[in-house]
Amino acid sequence: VVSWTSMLAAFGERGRINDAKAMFDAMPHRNTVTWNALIHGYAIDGQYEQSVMVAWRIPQRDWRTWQAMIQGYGECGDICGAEQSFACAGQDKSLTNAMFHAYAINRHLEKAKSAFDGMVYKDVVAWTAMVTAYANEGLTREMMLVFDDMPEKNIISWNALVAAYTQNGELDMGIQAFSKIPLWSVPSCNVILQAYVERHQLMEAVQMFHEMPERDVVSWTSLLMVYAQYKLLDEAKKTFMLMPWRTVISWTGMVSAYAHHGSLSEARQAFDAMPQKNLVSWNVILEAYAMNVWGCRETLALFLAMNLEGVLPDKTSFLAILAACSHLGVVTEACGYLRTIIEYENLRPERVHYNCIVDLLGRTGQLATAEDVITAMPVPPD
RNA sequence: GAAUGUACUAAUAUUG
Repeated sequence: VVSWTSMLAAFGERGRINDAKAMFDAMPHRNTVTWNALIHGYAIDGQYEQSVMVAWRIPQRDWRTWQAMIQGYGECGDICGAEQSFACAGQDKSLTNAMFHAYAINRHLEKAKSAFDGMVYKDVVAWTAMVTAYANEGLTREMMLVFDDMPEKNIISWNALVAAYTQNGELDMGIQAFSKIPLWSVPSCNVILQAYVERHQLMEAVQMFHEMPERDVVSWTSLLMVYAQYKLLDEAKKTFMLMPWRTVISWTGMVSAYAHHGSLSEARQAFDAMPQKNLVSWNVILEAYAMNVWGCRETLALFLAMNLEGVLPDKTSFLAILAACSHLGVVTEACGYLRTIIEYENLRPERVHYNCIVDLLGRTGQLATAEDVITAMPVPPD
């Protein structure tokens, strides 16, 4: 069991969830560690719904199981589910960080704050998460106070501080904090590199990339993306080929670069060559085909393929689908897809989706129906 | 004595 589980975990960590699942199915015996490795694999791949669903089928759950479930619910935006899991686990102290993080990523800052304050012992993980939580809300002032109050700081806390500044438009403060770091890790440099990428500062980004002591797959992907921004497709391609190894994110970035600045066929070729695909990869290719009228039927076909692969669509997928229908001028199909959204537990049509429908109706000359939709839709129009 | 976990950095869409 141990060796099988090790293999399974190794696949899961590398995002090869299908291989991990195959291992799981082939195993003669499984224990809780095996199950935990599987649900963690789903989480790595971003399949949090699946992770949680499988978790409920585990015969014997331990605190790592509950932690994964709280995280899974948190990532799905299901705070009630997270709280429920937390309660089922008896509100174990080792789970307060997970619960706190679930609040934080769902922007329930008040609840996050009180969970944080309620912790009897706050470790460096909790402190760092609090820094990030404030930063994500743009509360730089509070973020600084928390950072100063931290009893002990490690490299990740420092990186969080630098990222907090750069992501709030304070590059100078970020660089200042960066220079105070005693010993840089690769992610420390990646934060600065990415800050340049987001600011469209090609020269600085490239320089940072070459000057940093070491580079990892994140650094390489950032470099790829800055070339893509500048429509330097050859440079992007070269970067992609020079990368020592690639993740599903690097691949998706390359597909996206082809889709935006190259050709649809190159994008498709790269997509088909991907060793693994996740939800974002599928969304990229759906959108790529939806950009032009002649690709829209392929968007719908790919959506079917995606379902057959067992990848659950999200609201972005459906936006691509409805945009495709809109370009094609097919009202009936669009309404069908709108109904499909409702069939998914975790999704409901949003204003952007209705906007597509209204756009479509308007374009096909059904103005009266369009007005009916606007008055009848469950979300207020803009 | 071996396998699973929480905080920082990289990929997708919505003023048509």
